Amino acid sequence: MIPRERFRNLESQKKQKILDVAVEEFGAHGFKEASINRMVHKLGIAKGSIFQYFGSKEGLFHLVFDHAVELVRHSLRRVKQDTAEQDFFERIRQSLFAGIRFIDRHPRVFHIYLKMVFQEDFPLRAEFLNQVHLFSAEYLKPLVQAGVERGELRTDLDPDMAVFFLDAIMDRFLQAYAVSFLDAGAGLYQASPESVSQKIDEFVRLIREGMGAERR
Amino acid sequence: MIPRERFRNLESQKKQKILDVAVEEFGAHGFKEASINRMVHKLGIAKGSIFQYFGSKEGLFHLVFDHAVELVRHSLRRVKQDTAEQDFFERIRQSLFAGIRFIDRHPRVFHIYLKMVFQEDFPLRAEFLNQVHLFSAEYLKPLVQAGVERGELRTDLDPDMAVFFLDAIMDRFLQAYAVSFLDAGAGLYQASPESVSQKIDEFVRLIREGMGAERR
Amino acid sequence: MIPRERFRNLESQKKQKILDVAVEEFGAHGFKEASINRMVHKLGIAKGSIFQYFGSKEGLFHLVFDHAVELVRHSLRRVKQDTAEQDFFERIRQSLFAGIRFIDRHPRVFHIYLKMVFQEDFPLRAEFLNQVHLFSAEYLKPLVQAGVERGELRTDLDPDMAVFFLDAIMDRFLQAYAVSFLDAGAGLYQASPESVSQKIDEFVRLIREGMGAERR
Amino acid sequence: MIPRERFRNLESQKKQKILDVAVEEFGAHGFKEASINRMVHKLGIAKGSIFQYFGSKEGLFHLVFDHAVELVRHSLRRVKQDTAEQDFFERIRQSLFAGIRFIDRHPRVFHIYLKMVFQEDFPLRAEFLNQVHLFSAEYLKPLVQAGVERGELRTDLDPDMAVFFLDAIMDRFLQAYAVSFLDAGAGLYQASPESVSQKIDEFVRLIREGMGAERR
DNA sequence: GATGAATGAGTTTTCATTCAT
DNA sequence: TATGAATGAAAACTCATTCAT
Repeated sequence: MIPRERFRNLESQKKQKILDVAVEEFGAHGFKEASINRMVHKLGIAKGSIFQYFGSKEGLFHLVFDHAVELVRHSLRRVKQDTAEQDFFERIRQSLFAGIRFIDRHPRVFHIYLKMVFQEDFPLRAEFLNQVHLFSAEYLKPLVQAGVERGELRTDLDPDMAVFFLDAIMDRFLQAYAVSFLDAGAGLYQASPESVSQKIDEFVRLIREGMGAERR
Repeated sequence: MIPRERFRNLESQKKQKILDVAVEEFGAHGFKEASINRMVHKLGIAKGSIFQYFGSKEGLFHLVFDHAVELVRHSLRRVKQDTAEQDFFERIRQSLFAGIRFIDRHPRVFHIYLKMVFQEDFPLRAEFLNQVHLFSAEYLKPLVQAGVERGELRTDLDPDMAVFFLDAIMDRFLQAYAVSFLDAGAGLYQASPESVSQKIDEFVRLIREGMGAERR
Repeated sequence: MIPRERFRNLESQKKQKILDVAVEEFGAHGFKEASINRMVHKLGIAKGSIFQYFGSKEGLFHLVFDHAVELVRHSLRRVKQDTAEQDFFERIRQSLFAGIRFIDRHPRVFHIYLKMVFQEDFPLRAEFLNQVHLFSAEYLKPLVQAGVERGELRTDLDPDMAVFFLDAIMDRFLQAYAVSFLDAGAGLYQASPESVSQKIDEFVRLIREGMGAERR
Repeated sequence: MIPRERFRNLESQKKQKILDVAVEEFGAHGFKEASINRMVHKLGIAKGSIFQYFGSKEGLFHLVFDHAVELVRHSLRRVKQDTAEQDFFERIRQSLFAGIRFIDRHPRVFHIYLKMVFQEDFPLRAEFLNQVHLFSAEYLKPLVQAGVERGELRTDLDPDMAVFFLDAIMDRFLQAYAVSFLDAGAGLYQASPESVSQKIDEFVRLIREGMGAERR
């Protein structure tokens, strides 16, 4: 029983619907609390079918996981291409905007990301953390290196430290946005969508002042 | 009938063990997935006893929650007193150290904090988010204001923005530390305990350069 | 999701057995004390199945309730048709016989009726009492009115009082029969099945002497 | 451990309170649903004490049962004495009034009576039904016999049948009153307290016309 | 391929009863 | 004598998984 073999042969529309419902469910409830009962009820298909397609609940989560990774990879590739010619700070700015757009378009996917970071009992969590780790190495490090080479960043900057710092505050910025977005009205950290653009600019300014090469 | 009345009368050692096991369980699994079965098995007591002490699963969680709030409050009060005479950047540095110490001493408590931020179905979550929100207002804002008044911070700094920024990167720094600490060996973000002191110094330097008043 | 949808698709024999066991259990123990554990044990099926079929304990009781209401309705319709041409006292006599036959055929169903009248915590109890109330209005009142019109009953009789009186003693007669029948051997009120026919005749004679139009 | 030995030694006030709370609880919930937890909470005493006094839940119920039997016995003895000189129909009338007064004064006790008749799993139920049975023999039969001897009742009346009939409608009358009284507002059978006196008179009239010796 | 009936271990919670203090 | 901590069986209900049709 090769996993997902049966699923692959389904018609496209049905596959999409199953994926949507699964993302919604895992995003809303995490892995263990996600209910296959609810999903098949929403989908209007038999519970047995899910097990025909994916073998297990974990098999279904694999689908969601791969989909999410693909979305992130695509988004990063895109922003990397689009900003290839721009300076370091603009690239950071664009990366943050891309993150915001990603959350707006795929809030449930980002929600799964948050759940996976802080919950131990997710399947694939180890692999997932690895992938996230590579983000720093594969995405941010070249940015920093290019920034140093082009003279946009201070030369005495430890690149690894800078990567860690950038990763931390960028991730945290998106977390704050997502939480305030998902908990509509909670107003956590006042990160309301309206002021996002302004906040990003301020963020980038602080980064520039902290890391930038030119004197104030 | 009064919640925890029965619990209060237990002998100290037993109370401590119950608290420990509960912190461990809620920290590892969140609220809904935490299993009272597992807890009483670990404790070697009867299932009914938990309900004698706390009335419900939620009642047990209240104990954990109050304990955590008390720990945090105590830690903050302490660091505030100890650094009253020092300059802004040193106070930030000491705050980060206090956070690191807190995680080292109460890693499971910090874990519950992370879970509560990113999991919707916790009891007391609204109250909890409120408390966290007050951290910015009550703890960081006076720090920033004093920094501006003493001429340690740039005068053109928007205090609320600075508070948000500080809160974000400090919180994120601690998150990164906690995750790498709890997922021992995962080495996420290379935030290994050894290099923590060095990382904190670098962090503070960046903050100083971004926000500080004096010219480089 | 639709209640009882799953149940409806079962094979007839199984459905009947479940209904029988449920009537037995609710009749013997009332609603709250009825045990699904006992039922599934008697039935030799898994506990989960009951919840697949009915969603909840209350859902299972709905089945029993609807079944009982249907039986009563059927029985009343039948006796009304069969006695349309007869005089008032014969109609009362036939109604009592129909009641006795009902108890003989469905003693457990009648037992549930008794429980619902005297136990407050039944689901559907309000609706049920309404249905019972309608019995007086819809069944007995036309009988009395026809009796008065045909000159079989005293003209100075308050119809509502007469209905109340008839309802009370007929109901009580059946209660006494049912209790002595169910508590086989208890001999309560000496209402042994053998002498029932004689008792009914005596009952009707008393009613005739109390309410009848003709002089003794 | 002689049952109730310990209870007997308590101070009178405490004993009364325990009895009151127990009557209330068993009357409201029946035997199995009655909760010793709730009772001790209301009483403000330790749960263990109940078991010291009565040995078991059933032992506690014995107290309630004996109390109820005593109340009924007292009430009947009273009305028997008070009406010794009056005619049959007045004695029946007074008996019904006594029943109504009993329900008004001890609604919970009457409630336990109703529960015991229609619920199989009461302790002492067999003995209880026996006691109820004796009510017909010991209370009503002498009344009927005296009525026949005094020429107030028809001479062709079978005394046992008359006793059964009287017992049935008197009991049913009180049931209807109790149910409408307990289900305040349900209006079952329109037996509202206001019209009780009028209803009793009508009842007695019907009995007189059915059983009485004199011609209309 | 799809279905959905069946399963049984899991969940939280209640409660009468016991017994050491 | 009174206490109340401890117990464990029982309750209703959920759900991933299996499998015959």
